[in-house]
Amino acid sequence: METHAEEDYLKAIYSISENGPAAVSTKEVAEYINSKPSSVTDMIQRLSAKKLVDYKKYKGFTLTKKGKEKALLIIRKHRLWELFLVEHLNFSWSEVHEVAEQLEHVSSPLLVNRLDAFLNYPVRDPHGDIIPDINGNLRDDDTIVLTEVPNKKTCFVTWIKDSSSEFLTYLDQVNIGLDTEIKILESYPYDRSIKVKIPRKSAITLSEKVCKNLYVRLNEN
Amino acid sequence: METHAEEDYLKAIYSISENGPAAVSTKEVAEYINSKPSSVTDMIQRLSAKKLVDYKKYKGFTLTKKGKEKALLIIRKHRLWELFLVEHLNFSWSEVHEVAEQLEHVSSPLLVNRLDAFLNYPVRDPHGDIIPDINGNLRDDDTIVLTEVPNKKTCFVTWIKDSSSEFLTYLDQVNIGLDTEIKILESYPYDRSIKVKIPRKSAITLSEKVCKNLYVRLNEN
DNA sequence: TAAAAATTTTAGACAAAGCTAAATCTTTCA
DNA sequence: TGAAAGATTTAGCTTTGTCTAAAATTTTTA
Ligand SMILES: [Mn+2]
Ligand SMILES: [Mn+2]
Ligand SMILES: [Mn+2]
Ligand SMILES: [Mn+2]
Repeated sequence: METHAEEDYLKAIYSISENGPAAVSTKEVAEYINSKPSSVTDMIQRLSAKKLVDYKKYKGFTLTKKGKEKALLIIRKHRLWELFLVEHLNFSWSEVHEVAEQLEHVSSPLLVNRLDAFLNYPVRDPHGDIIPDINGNLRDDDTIVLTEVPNKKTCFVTWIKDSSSEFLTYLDQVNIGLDTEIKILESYPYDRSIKVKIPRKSAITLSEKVCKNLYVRLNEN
Repeated sequence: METHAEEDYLKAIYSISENGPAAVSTKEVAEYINSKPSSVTDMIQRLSAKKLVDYKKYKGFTLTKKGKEKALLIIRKHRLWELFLVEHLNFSWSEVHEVAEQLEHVSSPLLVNRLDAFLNYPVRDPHGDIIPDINGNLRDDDTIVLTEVPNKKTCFVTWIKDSSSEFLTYLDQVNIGLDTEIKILESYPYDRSIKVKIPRKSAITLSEKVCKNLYVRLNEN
């Protein structure tokens, strides 16, 4: 369990790290978080003791694997809440950040994952940022749910959301796996099922339930 | 702005006060909040300095008007979040409290009131507790929205939810105000409007929109 | 390459919130 | 009514997180 402040530091270090591969400096974090370098040093030493950052005096610091995971799960919460505020509570684009900055610290895995489900497992927040998944993985920029692929387009499976053995068995039966090429032949609005073609197989129909659990990358061109 | 801990103390004092009119004791709060009497004394002195409680050494304490208002607004948040979790995130009755205990500390009047609207201005939380309104007033136990009054029953207006001048003007035009007696004559499921009678006036029809903004107490007997 | 500038760390304070142990006040009851 | 018991407060300490000022280190630059 991390405190509110620790979580904000982890997030700050993560965000600053995205600018490049260099170690993060005390000064950068102080500016980012609106505090003083001496306060940052203090906190970094605590995070280092908890093995959340690698730190060498005067040499800057980086997140450990554990630290990065924690940062991504906080970012996940932040972005899910932002989307909730915009989609369901009529917040505007610009009003959400401040509130999400607080909501992200509410600690309850059940809550986060229920919220994710309620929002229908979104991939991007209202600012277009990718929402890390339940394991803290950043899904690819261009990964979308199969239901969003337009007719006649071809795409490749990048992520299988439902990892139950039932679903994986089903996918085996219809010859779909990671990286499988899928072409949308026709869609049936009535039950939101779609007819698709997989190379060297005959056409099959996928139910809405199946489509919602398949994430894909569109074939470029 | 109060801290997380201060808010929990205010809530605890409020809840304990509901048991009776006596001043609250250090020991009671310590037990309620799961801490020690010495910690409570410490906090009570801080709350006293902030004029949120009236305190005389060794004599117990009570919430000031300001303290009570703050307590009720936190309770409002707590109960609205509980209802949200149960109604929209499939939490059970028993899972909500712990999470609401955290969510209640998120500070954003906009958020609370949007959540209230999203939930359709509920009067009770999943545990049947009354949700204080936007001003921290506890609506009467027996106050219900006009749409819920059965046919042929008589009731009295106890709360006017929409306080816009447009609505108040409308109410003037149809001779409805606080405490007005309203008898339901007939309801039209088609558009959810109802025909009602106000003493010494001719019958009028109220639209669903109007009914949803009028809260009433049923005439007993 | 050595002094100046910039950055980082340490030292020392402070506020919030908790604790234990000791002191003080109130209540009970013999 | 005056101990004893019980409740409350104070004193002193701890942790988290912040700050300023001073010391230490690194980087820049002349
Ligand atoms: Mn935050
Ligand atoms: Mn965002
Ligand atoms: Mn709480
Ligand atoms: Mn409740």
